[in-house]
Amino acid sequence: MATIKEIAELAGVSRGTVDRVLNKRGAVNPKTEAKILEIAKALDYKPNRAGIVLAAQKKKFKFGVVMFGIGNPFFDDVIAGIREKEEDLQSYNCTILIKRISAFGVQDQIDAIDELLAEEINGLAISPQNNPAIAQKINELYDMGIPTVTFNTDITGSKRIAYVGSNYYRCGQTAAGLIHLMTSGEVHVGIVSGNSNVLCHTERIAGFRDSLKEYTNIHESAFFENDDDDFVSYDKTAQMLSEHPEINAIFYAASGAYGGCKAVLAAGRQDNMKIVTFDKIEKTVEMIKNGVISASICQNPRIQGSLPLQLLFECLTTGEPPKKEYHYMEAEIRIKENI
Amino acid sequence: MATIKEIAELAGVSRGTVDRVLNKRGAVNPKTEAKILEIAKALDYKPNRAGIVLAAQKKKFKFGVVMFGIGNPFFDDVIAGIREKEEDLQSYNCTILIKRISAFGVQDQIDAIDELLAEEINGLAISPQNNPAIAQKINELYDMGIPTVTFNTDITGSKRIAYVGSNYYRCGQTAAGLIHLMTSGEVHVGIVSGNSNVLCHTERIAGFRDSLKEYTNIHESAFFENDDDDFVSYDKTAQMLSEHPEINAIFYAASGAYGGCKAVLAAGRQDNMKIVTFDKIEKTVEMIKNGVISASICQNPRIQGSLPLQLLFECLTTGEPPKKEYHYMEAEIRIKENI
DNA sequence: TTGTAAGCGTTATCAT
DNA sequence: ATGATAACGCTTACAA
Repeated sequence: MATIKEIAELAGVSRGTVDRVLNKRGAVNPKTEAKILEIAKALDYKPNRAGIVLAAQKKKFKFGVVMFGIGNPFFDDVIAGIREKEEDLQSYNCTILIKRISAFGVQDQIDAIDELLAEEINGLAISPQNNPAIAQKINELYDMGIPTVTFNTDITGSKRIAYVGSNYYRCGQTAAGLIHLMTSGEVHVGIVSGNSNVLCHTERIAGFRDSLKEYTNIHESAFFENDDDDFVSYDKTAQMLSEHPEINAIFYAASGAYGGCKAVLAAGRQDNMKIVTFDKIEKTVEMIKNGVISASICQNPRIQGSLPLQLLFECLTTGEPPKKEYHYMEAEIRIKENI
Repeated sequence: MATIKEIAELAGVSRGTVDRVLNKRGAVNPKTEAKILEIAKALDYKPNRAGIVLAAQKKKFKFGVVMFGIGNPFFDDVIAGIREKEEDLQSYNCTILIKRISAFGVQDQIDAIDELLAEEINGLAISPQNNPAIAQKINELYDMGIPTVTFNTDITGSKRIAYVGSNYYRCGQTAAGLIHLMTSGEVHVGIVSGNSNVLCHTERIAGFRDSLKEYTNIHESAFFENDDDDFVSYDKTAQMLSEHPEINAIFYAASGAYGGCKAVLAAGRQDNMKIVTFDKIEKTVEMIKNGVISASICQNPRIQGSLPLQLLFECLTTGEPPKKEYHYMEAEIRIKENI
């Protein structure tokens, strides 16, 4: 494997000049530049990652993380992924600061970013509100040379360098496919969303509904929103079940599946009911193990926590943005036996 | 983050002495040793990975890979994972040599290992026959300081430092769970194996049968071996279907699912049949898309290719064996919508 | 038993 | 426009 030193010797110049050419810093005589590029190509030069990283860590990178979802156990697993990567990046002299905010307000997120900025972060990982003010903030950071990676949910119209998270539409389709496979004859499904303003819920439902078109025996009987709350979910599920005795499948596109399951059990409808949910939280595992929930579609929360930091690290050390913009998690189907 | 240099300064000794203590090379005065260890602990010293790797790559590591399965498309994806990691490790001055052998003979594997040894490899990744002669060979390498990682199938009684691959038993259980979810009433299932001597087939079937005990409505109607051959699989599936009109589910624990599906189609039995298979090969994808196969359980072939090399690299650079011995792939359930 | 110094490949500063 | 040199953190051969 060729090194800068070797190229320099072959070209009869110094390492500095080769570096200038290869990394486009400073001006170089066009003739020597051409010569160097030619040699580099001939030797199939690829920068040595260990060397780059070692040289880069004089800078002691500091990364900021902004996420909502205090009280949402899904995000605890995301945090676990962040901690894991934090441990890893420690040995490269990196530090990580986490701002976890409870409120869903846009201003709270902007304040959190500003606090991180005051700490002089070099990169940002954020699970953003899809809001123009936040997009603008991300663009400001970008212009300051601070890259941003979004995770879990994306934001439109910003210069974030990558997104790490679910393909919600495809997950919705997968849920429809599962209900198709698990049923026969006429199927009447109830769809439960959290909130119509939350993009990931609406995307899941869009995918679900689009896939249902292929399965003409499956009909949508009812739809409601539960505000991601188990108690609301219980009440509204109970109401739905009594109003719709024909329902034999439920699709929970948001949180609150546990409350819903309790209502199904209370109504004694569990034996003729196929329930599909999302994510692997404690209560969901319980309901899968006892057979009330048939399957849950998971989205790898740990990687959603760790990969954004890895991408930021690579971007800052190499100076290159990630090759892939969208890093989608697999739609992982979990049932009792592989949960 | 503390460095060896800092510790040396604080302890009033040279970097060499600190290195000797921290990496247990050479003798050191017990008093200074204690002092150094104390300081290292107080500063929570963790070696800098970039530094280690950079220093290690004077050695230009060479890794050997031995695998069977020429003509088995599953292993093409494993190769893809190997190539991916090869590209990655190139920038650390590593080389990779692949020996892919068609025969299943033990001697062929030993010959392949010897050829790699002649090339002076520093580490071995192998998908081994579970045979004492090969275990002994692996132990010989171990004693020469050459670590081995097994992948796809494991071997008993050897000093291989890690295994990367499926938990076949659990995958079999998952298949049983799927058939349970996709059916109702009385279920009569046919089980198809490849060869009774292949551990991964028998393990899958053991997991499947054990899980069936929980589902008393599911009964095993028939069992046969197809030698992993699509034509044998076609004929024997056809025979099974005609002898067992009650069969409404088939579990293919080995290759040959495509031939079997063709027989199901030829018999016109596809509408009342749930078929579960393994792996994602082209023919399987075709049969999932047209609805003949309901689900296939996949085992992440790319990671089975890349992770063993990564583990060898880390082991050789740090001098430490992997923290985890068993690296199990998830049992990934694939259906039409998430294939 | 301990210290010194060179080297891994890259980057950055300073001098020419 | 180009070269020389030090630095990142670790390993190792050699010297004391």
